[in-house]
Amino acid sequence: MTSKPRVTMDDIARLAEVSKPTVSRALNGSPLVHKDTRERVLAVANAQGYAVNRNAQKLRRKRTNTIAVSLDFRSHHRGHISDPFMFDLLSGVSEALGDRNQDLLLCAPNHNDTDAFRNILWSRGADGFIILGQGHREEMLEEFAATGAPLVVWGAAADNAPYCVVGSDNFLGGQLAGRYLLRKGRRRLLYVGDTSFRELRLRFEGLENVADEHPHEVSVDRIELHNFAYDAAYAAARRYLDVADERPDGIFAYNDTAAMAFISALRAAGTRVPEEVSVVGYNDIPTAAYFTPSLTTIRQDTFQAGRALVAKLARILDGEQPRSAMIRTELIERDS
Amino acid sequence: MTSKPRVTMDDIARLAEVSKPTVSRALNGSPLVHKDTRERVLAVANAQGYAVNRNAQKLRRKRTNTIAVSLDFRSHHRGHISDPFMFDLLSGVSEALGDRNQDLLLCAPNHNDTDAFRNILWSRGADGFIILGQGHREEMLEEFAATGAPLVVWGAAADNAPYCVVGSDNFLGGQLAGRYLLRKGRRRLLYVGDTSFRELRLRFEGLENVADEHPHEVSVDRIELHNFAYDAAYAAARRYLDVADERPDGIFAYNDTAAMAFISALRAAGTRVPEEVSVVGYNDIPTAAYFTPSLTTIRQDTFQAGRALVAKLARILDGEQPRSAMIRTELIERDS
DNA sequence: TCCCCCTGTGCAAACGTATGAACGCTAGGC
DNA sequence: GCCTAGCGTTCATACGTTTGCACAGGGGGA
Repeated sequence: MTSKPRVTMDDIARLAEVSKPTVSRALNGSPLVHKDTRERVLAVANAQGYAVNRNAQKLRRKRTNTIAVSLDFRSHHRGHISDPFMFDLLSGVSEALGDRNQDLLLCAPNHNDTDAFRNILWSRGADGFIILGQGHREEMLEEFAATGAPLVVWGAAADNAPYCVVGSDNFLGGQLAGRYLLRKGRRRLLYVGDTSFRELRLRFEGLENVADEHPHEVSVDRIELHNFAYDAAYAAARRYLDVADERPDGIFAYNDTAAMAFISALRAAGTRVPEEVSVVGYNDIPTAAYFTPSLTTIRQDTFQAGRALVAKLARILDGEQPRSAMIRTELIERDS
Repeated sequence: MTSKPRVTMDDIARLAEVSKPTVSRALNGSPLVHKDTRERVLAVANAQGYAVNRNAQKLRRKRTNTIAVSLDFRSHHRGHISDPFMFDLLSGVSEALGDRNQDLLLCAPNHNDTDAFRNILWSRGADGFIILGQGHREEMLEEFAATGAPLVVWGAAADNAPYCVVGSDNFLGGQLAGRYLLRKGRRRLLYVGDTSFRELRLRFEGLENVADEHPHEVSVDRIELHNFAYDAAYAAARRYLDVADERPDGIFAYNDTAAMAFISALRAAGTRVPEEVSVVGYNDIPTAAYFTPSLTTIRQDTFQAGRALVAKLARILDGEQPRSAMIRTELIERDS
């Protein structure tokens, strides 16, 4: 199907009896064109249903007004994201970009090498990158950032991270969880999560930090979990509970999904929650409040996160070097 | 920050000692260029890290190789999607587009009028549209389709829908749920959902259809629910249970989130599930299997759905008029 | 009167690619 | 030796904008 020729700037110019550049300036609100002229041009453009050709525009301007957002679907099984948090984040970013009239190019890179990313930039597919989730791509991201690519990452900032990071205060999150558990009288703590991600390791370290304040009373164990899916967390929980010689009485999970899975496993093993064990999750996903028991968790402000990511990237594109930032992080105390 | 000039086709041509058109054809795999020439060109291009300027390409071919995907974040509160299903769907579409080397432009239209959509097409931002969720935009979509816009919609097909629809067999889904409830000995059925969406109304009609086979034994009531959020469903459930003179013993909810909310409300009201009431959800979201009790639900194959949407749209762009299609729909029987 | 400045407009080139048409060359048939 | 055909390449142009520069006209100061 060959598409019909659309109305172009030439047509508008002819109908408004001005030249092409004047049309361009009028549409872009240049102060150079006379008020009357501008109005005439706009009237004609509206009447003709004119829409500027973005590709010609991007070609000429060398700017795309488009931000590429990378979401690693692959780290989740069979393309299913089991943790809704990432999508909340995407939603926030989408909204923030919309407010700035920026387009959102959604990328789910097949190969986790720099090439795919670099290509998008070099081929002028987008002006910059928002990377949702560092995953295990830290070294790749550093390499990418080293090429001078404008990018912002959702995750946890390394001390010397060569790129701008926005994330929740994971260490504080861990502390909040730890203090809550201690307040509930819990002494044998367990962290459930993947400490190979910096972002998640910090949550563990926050928990550990609180426990260290009571060196002889409080112990901290941990389970490594390398899969975000509910199933995996449930299976790991069953395995752990079967083997553990001394069961934990306070659990801090790196996300709500894992927390809920653990609670289910505990109950299946005959343990009462929250009577015998307290559990804290992370993210405050929508279902957390309605799980039985309702889930105590650490909330990150997704909306603010999206705005922050977009704002930082905008500043980078303006040539600044904004500092990494932390998002408000708070404990939501519920029944678990 | 003015961006540095990148290596262009001219450079490659000069270095490979051929003309620009030959470079173009070599890169695009045209059979016109000699094997040796092609190899030389490719070698040079690789060595220089050349990446074609997509905007020039799109301008010249009048094709963008980009599909716009519309996701209505607005119909959910504060930008939070509470039902993970839509995002699973997005993930499926993303993957399918990736396989075809198509770019994905994510749109969250502010105004639900045709203009925003039309503008994307006319300004050559994308070749076609995938609309995830009809919502209440049916008349708008019809209007949009009437302009000849290439679009595919996830939802439910109207008899005379002027556009191609891919969706689950909602009527069958309702029937499956109904038969399950009857098999469990339930007789006072309740549908929980928003029947103002065609897609969701069909689920109700499927349930009703099964009930009608036993006119004097089985009753069907329904609650209108106009909000996808868990909170809203929970509140509606409490309200209903307070007022109802005769409580239902079989519930079919239009999505898993609402089903879980209803179960929570039932329990809070002292009703045992599944002993006294059976509940069926829809979508089989990841947490459904691990809810307590694990949720009986209707599963739609998200992966297949994504592929189908993309494939249909591709055919439309080739000038064909593919028929609407139904996705495999099955009952997943669990404890609830 | 001349000169300069200011406002608003037009001219022409550039952005980087794709493609129809023309062309040069070699091989083969008569 | 001429014509035709086919292969591989180049020429020239088009895609639809934006923008540096030149320029027309009018007003004001010297």
